[in-house]
Amino acid sequence: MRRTREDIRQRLLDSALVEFGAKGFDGASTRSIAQRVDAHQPQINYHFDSKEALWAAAVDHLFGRLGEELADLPRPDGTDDPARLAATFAEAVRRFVRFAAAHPELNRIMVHEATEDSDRLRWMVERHVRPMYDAIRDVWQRLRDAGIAAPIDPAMVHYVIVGAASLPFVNAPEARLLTGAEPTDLAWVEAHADGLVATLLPGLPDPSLKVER
Amino acid sequence: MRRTREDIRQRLLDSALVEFGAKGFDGASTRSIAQRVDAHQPQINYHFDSKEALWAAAVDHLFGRLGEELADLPRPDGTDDPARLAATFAEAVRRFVRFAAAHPELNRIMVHEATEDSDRLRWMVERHVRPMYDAIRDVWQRLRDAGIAAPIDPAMVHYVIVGAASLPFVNAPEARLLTGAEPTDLAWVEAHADGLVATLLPGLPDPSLKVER
DNA sequence: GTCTATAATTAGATAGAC
DNA sequence: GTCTATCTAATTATAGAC
Repeated sequence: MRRTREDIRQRLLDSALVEFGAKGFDGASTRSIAQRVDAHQPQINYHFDSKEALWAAAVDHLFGRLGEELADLPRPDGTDDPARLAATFAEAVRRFVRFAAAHPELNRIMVHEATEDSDRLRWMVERHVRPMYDAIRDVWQRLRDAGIAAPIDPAMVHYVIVGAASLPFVNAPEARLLTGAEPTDLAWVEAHADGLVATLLPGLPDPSLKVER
Repeated sequence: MRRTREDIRQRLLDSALVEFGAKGFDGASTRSIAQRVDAHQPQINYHFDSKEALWAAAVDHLFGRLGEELADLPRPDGTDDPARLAATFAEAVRRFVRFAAAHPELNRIMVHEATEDSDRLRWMVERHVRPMYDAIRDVWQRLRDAGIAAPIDPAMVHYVIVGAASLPFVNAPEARLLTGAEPTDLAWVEAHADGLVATLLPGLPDPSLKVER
């Protein structure tokens, strides 16, 4: 297998996500990140400028993947009827749950960074999180007005959704010990998504309705 | 102000919680922990045996405080009627939300440790988390049977509650940037608790009913 | 581009004076 | 018990041969 420039960069990015997710920025070492893909530590400074630049590139990479997962959902606009808006929102929640299960690094890194104010946090919030936060808040307000959504303030619901959706996967090693089950199993993930959607949207007209792709 | 033996131990424990919560076990430095309370780094090895022992003592300390907050709630037993059980459960959730707001270190440390299997994680799960997990699962099953609880599997509801309840406080620095509000303000905390209880227990007979103390 | 060697810094732990 | 000094190990980053 050839190790082209892009190949090694991709491998380093994926390795960085795992290490930064598991240990945080300070706890992760560039040696471990390199070793995990059979590279040497100085290659990180060669392919990326610094540990910080590697972190930023890895975060961009991962939020990019999340964006791809949600890209083909219809954009909510003012003309949607509430039932259709709710179905689209439900589908977005399901996809977010699946993404959180497949890529726990995203929310692990979020939590690691969000516990202390820093330049990295501000960069990540403005670049990646705020667009999601704003979109969720606005749609939720309309679903509340339509009587479909649970009684949670639109300013807070982002944290309820993200927290409830991702914690079993963020804390997957703990969940394995605690439940004896494998939280990333397909059936477990879908059950979690179903429960979350039904709880968040008790007024969903037809829970089985799936949006068109 | 005197600095007795117990005094300095308490200060070091509190400082350790903040640092371990913010940076994780690897990222936190014993020097910073000591400096935060105007002590010197070797005092940690004097008053505690090691960084690891300090961590364990700090975790015990914090879970002990959570236990105190919940201690006077009536133990659920098989004879409780569902409405009373639900009222007690709702009160426990409210107190957990308040505790998470006042002591975000608890859930920060949980998340830092739970993202990777380790001796520290196993110790913490068996000693502190499993009793809570078991209690929540059993009560939730009964509330589901009574038609009071939202449609979430009893094996998963622990993560829904903990994740949704604590993330705004775990990620408080992010929430401040994102919402412009202070998530630890009393009104914000109570609104979050109210929304969570109403969402988790849509069949609660009387949401305003408070349990006796 | 890769790899060895190493510089510069910082970590946790310990010894010993007081 | 506290504090200075220091040990060993591990960190990120860089220099230079290939």
